[in-house]
Amino acid sequence: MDEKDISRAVIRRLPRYYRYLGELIEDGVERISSNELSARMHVTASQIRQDLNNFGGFGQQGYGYNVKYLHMEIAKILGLDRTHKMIIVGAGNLGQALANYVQFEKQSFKVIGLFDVNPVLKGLSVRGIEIRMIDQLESFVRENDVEIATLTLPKSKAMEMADRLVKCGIKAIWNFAHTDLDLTVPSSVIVENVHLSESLMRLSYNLSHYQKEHPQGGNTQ
Amino acid sequence: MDEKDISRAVIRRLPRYYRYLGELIEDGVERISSNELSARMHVTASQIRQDLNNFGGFGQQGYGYNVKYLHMEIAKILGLDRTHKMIIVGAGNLGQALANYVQFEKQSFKVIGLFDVNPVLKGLSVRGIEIRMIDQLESFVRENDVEIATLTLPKSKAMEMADRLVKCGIKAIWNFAHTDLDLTVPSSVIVENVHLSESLMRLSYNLSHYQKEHPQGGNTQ
DNA sequence: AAATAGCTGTTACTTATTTGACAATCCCGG
DNA sequence: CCGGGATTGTCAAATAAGTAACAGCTATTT
Repeated sequence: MDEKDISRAVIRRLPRYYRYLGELIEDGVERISSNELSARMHVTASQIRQDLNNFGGFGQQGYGYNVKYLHMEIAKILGLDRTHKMIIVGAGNLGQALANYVQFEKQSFKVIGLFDVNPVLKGLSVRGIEIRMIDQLESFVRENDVEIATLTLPKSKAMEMADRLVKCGIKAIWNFAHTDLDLTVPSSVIVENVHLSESLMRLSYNLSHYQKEHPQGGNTQ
Repeated sequence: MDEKDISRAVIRRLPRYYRYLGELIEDGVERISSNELSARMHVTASQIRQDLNNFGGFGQQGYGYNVKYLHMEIAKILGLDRTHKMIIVGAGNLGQALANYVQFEKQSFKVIGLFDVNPVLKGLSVRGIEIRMIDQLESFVRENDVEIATLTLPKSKAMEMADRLVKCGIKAIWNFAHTDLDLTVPSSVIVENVHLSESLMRLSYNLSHYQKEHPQGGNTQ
């Protein structure tokens, strides 16, 4: 089970499997075959089996997959079996929204700090998380072993902030700014860019081109 | 120039070309070759040329591409050359964040309404957009020819809301809820799902697996 | 306890995407 | 206004991703 060079496409799909399995657990379903799951998710059963087999044989012939077990195994693969300490830099609406959002990802991600440049926000709290001024960033990251930094600020500030974070040992950046930080940051630091405007433009494209003709597949991420 | 069956992969990349061209314009660059652009964007020149040629020959041998012209042409392809009327359903932090966010996408998208179930928000305004109660949804959509609805509410409500929107003629849904609306909505309605939690999980996966070994490509969307 | 139907893991095949190569074309300097 | 260097558009080759098929194992029924 060599987990190196798993294709990007497979990784893209894993979280989705994880979500559907979670829903099955909620519905009290104990076992499921690749065929049933394929019908629910609108993918081929073949793809499901092949995707999963990149990581090991989680199923059983003649039975299918045990939902809870598979859910747990995918959690491990995704690294959701431990808690990741996280800060959010940029405490505007989006930063605050994510602070709420991320919290309810069960135990896997924990927002332990919010940072902003705006002195008006100093001392305020969101969901019990105090908003700190940006000059405390470095010391906070070092003292609290912060793994992930979420950047919700304008492009110009984002690049500068990424530099500072890299220098004080951040492991990963979840970037919401309109720039590709993965091209400017050392490759040892994981970068996940979320370009919401690109998503909206894809929607716009589909609106102009696929209206009423092609069926279209949703989530083009 | 048959714009049918352009591959999904190409569409995914168009907004990124658009963004880089916008930056070039800001920097006062008038012309660019696929080679220079490929170096900036970290993709192959061949891919750039082939992607663009799906839609027509925008360049000139021996010269390259005129930045402003190409930018404009991609805008047309993406449907950014006209204004799309939009509402946001769910006026929480995320909804409000998007209200701000979308506005500065120049002229292409215009948020003309915000809706929520929470009576506390009634009458409040965000960026000059009044928050309306959800019972006015249908009449508002019909009377204002709303094209796009952004859903920033919990999964359970999102499906119900999608149904209502479809019934009153919405053309497209930008969905931030944890569910695949494209599987439940008629295929004539465009759905673009944004699953932020999946993005975060991919980050988590990379954190666990690619630390310090593989170079990794950022934006796996 | 044997037979049957169901289902996975895996291999082979098909389709899609990306990259490489180069002829045709066009700018630009002289 | 002509020649050299640059760069596109496009075709072909290589790589990657997705689908189908099936052998072999397991649960379940009789």
